[in-house]
Amino acid sequence: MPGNPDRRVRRTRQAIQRALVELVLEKGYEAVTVTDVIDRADVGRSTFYAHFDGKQAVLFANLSEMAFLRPAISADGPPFAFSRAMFEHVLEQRRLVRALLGRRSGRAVTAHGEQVLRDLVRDELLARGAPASMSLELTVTCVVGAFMALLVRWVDEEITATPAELDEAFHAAVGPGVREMLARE
Amino acid sequence: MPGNPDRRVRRTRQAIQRALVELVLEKGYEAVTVTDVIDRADVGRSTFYAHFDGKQAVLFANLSEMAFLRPAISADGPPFAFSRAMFEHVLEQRRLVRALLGRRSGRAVTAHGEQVLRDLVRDELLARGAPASMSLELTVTCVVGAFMALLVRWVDEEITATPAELDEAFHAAVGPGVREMLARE
DNA sequence: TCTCCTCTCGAACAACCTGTTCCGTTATGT
DNA sequence: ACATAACGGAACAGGTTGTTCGAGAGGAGA
Repeated sequence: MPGNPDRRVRRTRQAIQRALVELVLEKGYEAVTVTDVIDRADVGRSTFYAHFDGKQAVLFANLSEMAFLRPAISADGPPFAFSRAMFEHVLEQRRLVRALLGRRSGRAVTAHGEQVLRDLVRDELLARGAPASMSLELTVTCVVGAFMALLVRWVDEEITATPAELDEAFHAAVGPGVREMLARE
Repeated sequence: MPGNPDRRVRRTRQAIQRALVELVLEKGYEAVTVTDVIDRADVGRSTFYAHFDGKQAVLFANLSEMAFLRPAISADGPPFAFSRAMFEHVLEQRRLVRALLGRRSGRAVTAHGEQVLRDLVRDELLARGAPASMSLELTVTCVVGAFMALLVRWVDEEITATPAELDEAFHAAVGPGVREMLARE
């Protein structure tokens, strides 16, 4: 009996989550309806709502299982080393990331992504000796804002660049400012 | 006969646009429906669709009449001088900006705002001697991303700060990087 | 003023979506 | 085998969008 819940529950939940990802890839998050999902998953409507509150709940259940957006932080080495790996990873998963973060996505999704990134960046700056303060939070917001803006425009193909170029631009833009801030301590 | 179109047309369009702003202030852009708007504007449904394609069209008609988000650029003086004035202005118009750009807003609205800002920032960097290139576009994206991230979190009250503090954080984060880029030429 | 033309109203409509309820049927775990 | 829990499926109320139609009101110009 692997996994506590009933096998039917596991199957149903998996079918629904799988269907959502497929549909998001095809139409973009915003355009997918609950009806689409239950048709694709071949699941009763009542069954769907017995497991999830709605589209967004399914998405979040999926996101928490996607580990590649939680890289480890490091206090030594160059700052924000996560970015290069993340751009590379996004290149592989381009279709999915585009569907989730791109123009046709919803606000909640990018907000979730920004939240995760902010925690990451804040932890790294703290580990490098920055004092916890409002000013730090503002800096974190700027760094994450710059990163996400690059990422979103990239997956939307508004800009064409390699992961290396993106990474370089990102570090060139916010790196000096962050280094100055850290040096002021 | 001021203004070419029929007086009825002027009245109708104005009533609709006014109603949208009111409702956006009350409920946030996303939550406002066309039905809400025509009820508030006291206008027939068919009349509404005779003038606008939908909610978003009304919004854009409004946005193009809001001039305060088009400050002049300057090639001398400190870079990105627009930011301070803009933070100040947003403070006055906080409710409206929040409704338009905040958590409960739609993607299209912020995308529109980012577009305007990108043109502004790009022009300023070009005026300061940066060569037009893909690398410039990446930098512009970072700068605007950082600015918008601050703005959005601020109007959403996720961060508390004065316009001066926001402005300082913004310049501290992206200023050094931009100066280095300009110096490299 | 008077006429013509445009705009507006209001209701009704089809089509779609969400979330809930009900109950008979089926699959599981023990 | 059997009690329990999950599933299916249809139907439902309530809400949304965008379109259509004809009748009536309003403006602009002569």
